[in-house]
Amino acid sequence: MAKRKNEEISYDALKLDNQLCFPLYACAKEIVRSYKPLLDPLDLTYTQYIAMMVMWEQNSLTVKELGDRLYLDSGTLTPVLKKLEAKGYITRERSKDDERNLIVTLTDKGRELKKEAVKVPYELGSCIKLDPDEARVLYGLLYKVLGSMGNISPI
Amino acid sequence: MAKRKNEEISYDALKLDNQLCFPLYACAKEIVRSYKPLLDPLDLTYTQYIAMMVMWEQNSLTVKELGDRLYLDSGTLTPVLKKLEAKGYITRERSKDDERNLIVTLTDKGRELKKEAVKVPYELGSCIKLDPDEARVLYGLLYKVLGSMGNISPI
DNA sequence: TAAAATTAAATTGCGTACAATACGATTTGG
DNA sequence: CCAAATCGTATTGTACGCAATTTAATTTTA
Repeated sequence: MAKRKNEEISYDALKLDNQLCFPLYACAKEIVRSYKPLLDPLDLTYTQYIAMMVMWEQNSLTVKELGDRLYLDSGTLTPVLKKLEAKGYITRERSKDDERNLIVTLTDKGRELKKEAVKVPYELGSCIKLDPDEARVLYGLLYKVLGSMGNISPI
Repeated sequence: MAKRKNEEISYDALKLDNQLCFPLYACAKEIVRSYKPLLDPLDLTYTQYIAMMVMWEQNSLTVKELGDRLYLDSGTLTPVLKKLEAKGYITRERSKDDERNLIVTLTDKGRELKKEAVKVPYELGSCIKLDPDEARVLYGLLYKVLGSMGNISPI
């Protein structure tokens, strides 16, 4: 409660330890980093992995839909998807209905990969030292932040 | 409680919505993105900004120490610090004690920048729709995850 | 104390991220 | 029905982030 110099007080918000954003940023990097040894055997990067996760759920969708799901734009996804296509996990073809849409579809080889990948979440789970309750709270707060940001398009 | 096909059960962990890592990854990106309009007037990127935050606190330290603080290695920091040096906010010089160490030091111009930057945390605060309690809980959980990962050197 | 091991930065190369731009396809307003 | 606006994707340019390698300096060890 002791009042400190005005100078000090106004600058406290600029301390790294008082920022919520920094641990978020650092945490995300550490997580992606800890995925690497688990994904290397599958020859997937983290971005390719989350793209494949959506493909395993959806089987087929447009680049736009995939981008909305992953919070990524075409500038990021185009090279990622071209690599996944080169590996034979997906196909890329224009929609016949609307040629602006590029439809990404899972191949049989891509579906096969799912059997290898199913180990990954369990292996990573042991890297994060949170009990189930804490994980649930963290999950909820992250989605609350995500929901309140970005998509600011009411109408 | 109803038991589903074995196939379905074993693959649930591969769904994006069941992952803790994904909202963390997406959230960090969205936060960095929302910093951009606030940092553009200062001509700083997010990485340059968090580096300057450490400089404002420490005034002078080695690249190694800065990297430990920010969870970044020299491959990332070297070009960032060269840009900050080019802008005149810091100096870079080898330590006389141990020439392997590069010492980064805040300049007067760098110290001046702090006065402009102090607005940033407050402006961003209004972008994140969490009440103080939620923010505290999130902060605590993120640091718990950060602490449990990486630095695995108990010896 | 000289060789070996370790350390700190810098460099290189690859893979994202994202803003800005370009462009063809489609929709819409007059 | 056609020009203008919009839309979806690709491309370009800038900036990370990190593994791997290199270089120079210091410490350890035989």
